[in-house]
Amino acid sequence: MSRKILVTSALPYANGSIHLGHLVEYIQTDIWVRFQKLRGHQCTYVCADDAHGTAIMLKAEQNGITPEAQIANIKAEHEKDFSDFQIAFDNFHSTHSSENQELSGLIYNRLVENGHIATRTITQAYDPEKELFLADRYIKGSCPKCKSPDQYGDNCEVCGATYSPAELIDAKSVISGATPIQKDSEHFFFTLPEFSEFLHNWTRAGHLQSEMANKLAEWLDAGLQEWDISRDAPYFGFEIPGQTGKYFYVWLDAPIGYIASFKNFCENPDKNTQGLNWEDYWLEDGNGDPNLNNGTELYHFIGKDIVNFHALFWPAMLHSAKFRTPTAVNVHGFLMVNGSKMSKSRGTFINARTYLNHLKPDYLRYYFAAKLSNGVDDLDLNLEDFIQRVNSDLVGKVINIASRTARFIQKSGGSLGNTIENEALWQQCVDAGDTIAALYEQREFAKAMREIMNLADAANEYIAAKEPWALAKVEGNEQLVVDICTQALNMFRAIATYLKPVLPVLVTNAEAFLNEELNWASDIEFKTDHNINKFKPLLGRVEKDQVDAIVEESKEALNQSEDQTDDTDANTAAPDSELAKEPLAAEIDFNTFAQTDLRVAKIVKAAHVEGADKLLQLTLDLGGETRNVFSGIKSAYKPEDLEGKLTIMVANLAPRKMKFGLSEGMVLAAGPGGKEIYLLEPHNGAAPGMRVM
RNA sequence: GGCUACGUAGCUCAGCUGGUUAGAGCACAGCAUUCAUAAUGCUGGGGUCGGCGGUUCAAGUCCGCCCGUAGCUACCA
Repeated sequence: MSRKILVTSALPYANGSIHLGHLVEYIQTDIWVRFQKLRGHQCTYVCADDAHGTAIMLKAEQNGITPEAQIANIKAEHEKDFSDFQIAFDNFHSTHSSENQELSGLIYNRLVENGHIATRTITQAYDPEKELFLADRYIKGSCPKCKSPDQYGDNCEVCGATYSPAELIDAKSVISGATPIQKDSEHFFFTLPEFSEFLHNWTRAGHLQSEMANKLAEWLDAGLQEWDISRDAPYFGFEIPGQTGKYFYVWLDAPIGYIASFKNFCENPDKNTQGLNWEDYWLEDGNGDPNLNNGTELYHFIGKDIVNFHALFWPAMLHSAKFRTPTAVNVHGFLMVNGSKMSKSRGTFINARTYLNHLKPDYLRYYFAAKLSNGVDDLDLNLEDFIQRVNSDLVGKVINIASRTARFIQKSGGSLGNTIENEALWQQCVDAGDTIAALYEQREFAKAMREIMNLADAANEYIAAKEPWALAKVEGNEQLVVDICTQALNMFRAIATYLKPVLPVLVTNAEAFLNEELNWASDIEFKTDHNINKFKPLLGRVEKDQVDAIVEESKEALNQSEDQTDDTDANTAAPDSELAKEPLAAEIDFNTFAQTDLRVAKIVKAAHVEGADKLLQLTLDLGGETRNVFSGIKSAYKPEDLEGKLTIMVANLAPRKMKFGLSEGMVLAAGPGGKEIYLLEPHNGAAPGMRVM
């Protein structure tokens, strides 16, 4: 029975390039969609660029173009990247579209009618120069508690204090450098708490992986807050119907972009839509089974960072507006490279285009497939493992089956034989199809790949045992050799069919060789008396040089680009060049600097502090005077490693009373914290008490 | 600090509701083979399943604590 399925991937933000982190999701989704189509289901895959928000407005301004031009450029780039990675969207649209504006208005109006929109005046930081309300992350200043400079508007990364942006000392707008003022504004809120019970049930009704349901239970147990869905002008987005100068927050219209993209597809006369009607998939049919609304299924694939938007706000909105809720929200983990977060400085923050400059998409598609489960664990792209795995599985095992038998068929005229040499072995291949299909359906791609590789192993074992090359040397064995190779090539056909969702390019080449289109709508049939074409290598091996080149190019790209943090981006590791994380402070003159008295100090004693998690107590010798300093470096240093060493301290810092005593100065160290704290140490010859200038 | 996960052979990972000597692939070693893109087949070495306690006839598998990693989130559970 043919199913009617609509599938989405998270919308990439129209502010930066697609990278390998994004691709985990698009490849995962694409494989699932291709699988459904191959099995004969009516499956539609839509996506769009997420085009709204302050970040895009600012980016456009920075590039000296309109936001519309900005998002058009990025959309073209995204579409090319996806297409080259064989991500086969049926439609790729934009949230900045007429359909989306119309649908956002429709849904919003229904929320209003149902009494689910509240208005409230809030006070917010405002950039008077730029005439712009400032989100917390666009404000920086010194922490009101510990005085650490360059802290964002919501909390201090140094001491962990939380505060409102108004409390920051010497706050500055990150955008203009102006001092923010406080300004009132009326905002619109979605009354999420009214959906607590609905969401409590919904998150436990099988629409989510259990880990995610647990995660969301935190929000639910904490008590949901009303969700601020409006932003003041200037903002790049949709103006709220009936209001002036009020815009929908980007996350309000972003998921509606799923509907908009699908509607745009259904109503496009140039596309083969097979009579699809967007309302069947989205409007509640009133039959009480939201999983099978009008006989249609709806799946969202997303990263774990945006699960609250998709599994709390989104179903609540849909529910209120009398739209259907998703059949399932499928959540995946983040991409790690070589065991760590993607890093620009290590060259492991790899853009899609950089990869494509050196390698074909099939390798990465296979590697991701070989590691993806239906869980939310992070996925590690180990570059060594990548090379070995792909070469061994695809070239060594799978393609090798065809490569080592095709020639014998060619020699005997190019046609497959007409008998099944080993019925039991063939049946094993056919039966495995059901198992593999079930695994694809459950998104257990890694397990599916293992099953498929088991078949490839069986085929190679079979060939090795039969030794057709030896038989071929003896008169009278011609038919047997053809039968053996026919068996092997049929196994290759089955394997290629099972791999078709993962490896579109490779399997297209294999189809050309096999002279047929591989189909998996039902059990695979044994092919006999069929002409095949001359075998040509279907896929080259991955060379280490190519992978090295990708890493090198990614390092170079670091120097040219400086991406801003995304607003709604699905699956990223943060950009992490040191300067990006910690931009340079405002310029100061010499006198200002000279007020800071830095001295060489000898650590005569270092000790743990009873009851403190992060602090070490240091006794510093300044060449005559000793100081007691508490320093938050316990996570990185052992006391015994410090004693006797020289370091640099701020000697004229006002003493500070701490929970454990008085701290008379501070030692200088670099790094983000945790294990990564690096204490400064002068070169040999420096003596305690010397001034540092 | 809290929460949610995770920590199994050199690497990447399986191990469902606890049950005989803990598995796979890659890597490594030896042998075989030469049809094949230095591919394939056979054999083998290698793990006190993060640590410490506990429950049980029996624990990688359940419970507690600790250590480490990731993400989320905060003086509020």
